[in-house]
Amino acid sequence: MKPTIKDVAKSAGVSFKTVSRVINRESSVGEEIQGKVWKAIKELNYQPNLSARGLRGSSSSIGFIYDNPNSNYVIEMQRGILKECHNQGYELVIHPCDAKAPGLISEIFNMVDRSRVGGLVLTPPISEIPEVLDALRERNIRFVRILSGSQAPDNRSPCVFVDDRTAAYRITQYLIDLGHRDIAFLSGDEEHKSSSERLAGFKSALKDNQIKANNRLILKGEFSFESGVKRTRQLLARSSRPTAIFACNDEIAAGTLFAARLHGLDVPRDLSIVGFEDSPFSRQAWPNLTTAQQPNTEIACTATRLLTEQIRRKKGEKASESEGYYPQLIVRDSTCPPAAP
Amino acid sequence: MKPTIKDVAKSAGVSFKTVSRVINRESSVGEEIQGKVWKAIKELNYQPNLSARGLRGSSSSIGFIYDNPNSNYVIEMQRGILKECHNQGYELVIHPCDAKAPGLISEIFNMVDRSRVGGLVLTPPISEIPEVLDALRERNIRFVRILSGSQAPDNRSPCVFVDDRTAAYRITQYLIDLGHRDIAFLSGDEEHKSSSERLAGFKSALKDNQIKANNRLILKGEFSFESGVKRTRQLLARSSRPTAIFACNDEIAAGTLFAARLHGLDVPRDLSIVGFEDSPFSRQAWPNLTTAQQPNTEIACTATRLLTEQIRRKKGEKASESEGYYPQLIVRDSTCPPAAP
DNA sequence: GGCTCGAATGACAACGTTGTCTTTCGTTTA
DNA sequence: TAAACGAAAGACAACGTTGTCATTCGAGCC
Repeated sequence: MKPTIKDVAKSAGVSFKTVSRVINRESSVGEEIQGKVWKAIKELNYQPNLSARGLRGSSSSIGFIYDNPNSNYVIEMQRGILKECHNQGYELVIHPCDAKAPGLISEIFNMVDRSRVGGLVLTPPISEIPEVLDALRERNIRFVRILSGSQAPDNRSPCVFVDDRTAAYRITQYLIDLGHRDIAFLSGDEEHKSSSERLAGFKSALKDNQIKANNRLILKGEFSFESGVKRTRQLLARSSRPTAIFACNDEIAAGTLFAARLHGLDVPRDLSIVGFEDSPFSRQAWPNLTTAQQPNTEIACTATRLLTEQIRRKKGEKASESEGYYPQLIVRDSTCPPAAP
Repeated sequence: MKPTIKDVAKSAGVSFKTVSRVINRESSVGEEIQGKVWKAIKELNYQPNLSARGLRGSSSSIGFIYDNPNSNYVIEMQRGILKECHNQGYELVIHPCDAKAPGLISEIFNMVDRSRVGGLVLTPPISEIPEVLDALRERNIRFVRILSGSQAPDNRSPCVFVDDRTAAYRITQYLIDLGHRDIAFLSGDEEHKSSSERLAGFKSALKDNQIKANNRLILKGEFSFESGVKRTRQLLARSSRPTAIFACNDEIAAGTLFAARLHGLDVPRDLSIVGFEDSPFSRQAWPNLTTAQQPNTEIACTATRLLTEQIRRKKGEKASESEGYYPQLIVRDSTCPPAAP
């Protein structure tokens, strides 16, 4: 059978409590004994029983809650969380859910109770639902939010924010620099903050370049291929067409590209398209999509680190600071200067 | 604090062992008492402590090991496994890895030891590495394999097989029915069985239609976009071109589509393309890709059920039978009859 | 030299469950 | 009618760890 802490103790010639102390890096164990204990641990290939730990003491796992149709995003996040969990000695419990389900909060509570997680990593749109955050705070469940914004929305709990606004500003500036003036914006789901942040960056860039924002060129929609197709067809059916379209993410951009084809347009000659996300699609489409890239795996690592710091923090110690990330513009082949009128 | 089994016992007026029996559905508890216990459980919203369970008795979690760059595939699998885990009361431990890493086996052992999982769900290509399977059997670690094949490769352990061969046969037959005779085949990684199975189906269909297989039209490669681009460019640079290309999966097909564009070809008029997988790309590309679809989430559910049955099985009980799935042809817009010569 | 003190280590209970053994009690069997 | 039996329920140990308290021992102080 698997070696236990007592086997290690016997092998090292100390009491099993001392082994426990060594493993948990408590001070007040002599150097010499520490050496003997570590040696025995290595020899027996001992690994602490997580069930026993969890039974007696604090939780040793964290939860990852998400509701996102974008597989790539979820996998990248998951990889980052897992990596940091491994570093810090935590287990990961994943929980996909439906942000719009009426019982969401009790579902989350159930999951926390069942799996005894010590904290949660929340991604958009869950991380942006005030009711969820309030409920978690009320029940003293620790969490880190990953969300869209140019700064942390509050300092009640640490978060990782992604500055979509500045990235959208830069993308728009890039289009303007190419010579575009009639730029349409296809937004994503209204309740996603990334949608409004990207729109804000877009508008801000227009303003700074003295281009009057044209509300007819700003279309509401969802973060989906179908939405991209539908809105783009509406735009292209008009008598005066934009020369460029800023799609709020790559999936919408995929729809835009598709609709452009339906209308017989050549991208980018007749219409420039930009997306946001650097999804696999953007690298495999014809033409490759100009887009913005954010380091999702790294973001997830950071978020997990902030969470574990928070879990381990003793009363009185000061909280970790929120951290920010800035998506990078990736120029590919779906953009070029507008055709001469 | 959270209610324990003893709180439930007190509330129901029985011993805590009886509650344990009710929860674990052991026979030999009177109807009336069962009712009282369930009522108390509901009232207190009691949930068994998994750590305590894991400590005393059998493991209550399973592991999911994968090495697959295809996010969509992984997420669909994960969803299915998670769903069935939830049904059966198991926790899920996920473990991405590198199938070609030299220390793979000890990495898996470590993971099993650390997380005390009761069994593993293996997906290709891990499920097709004999050394891994042998090592697991030797250490008495239970597992289910999900793999490509027209039947279970052995009955030493249950598996879920996906009949890629028949699906590939049908796809090829469909192309032949459209009138194609010069069909190229772009294979995926050699060590993936799905690659050889699909090739076998392709060849078999050609043979049944008295079309001589042309080895120059069968190109080795990998399951990647880049591979698709490269091989297709090679094909299209030749003096006599195929009229259709069977890409071993959608990612290769994406590359094929891209390369066709580079050569100024119109798909499907100048070149028909089929993929395999029904990935999001195939639904978002222009034109939409004809492809084959397999119910990944359902497959994962079945695999997980087979695994939990195996874990719970007492000695002497007979093993669960392997189950098979058959991908469906999805006809979209990337295929049509070849142009008249 | 005896006393206190603190650091190092050990003994033991506790965590919440399940497995094993025991007890109880009503029913069947000789 | 008594013995045997089986079903239903309980008592208690055990799982492997950590927290709490106790013990040991040498150093420093009066």
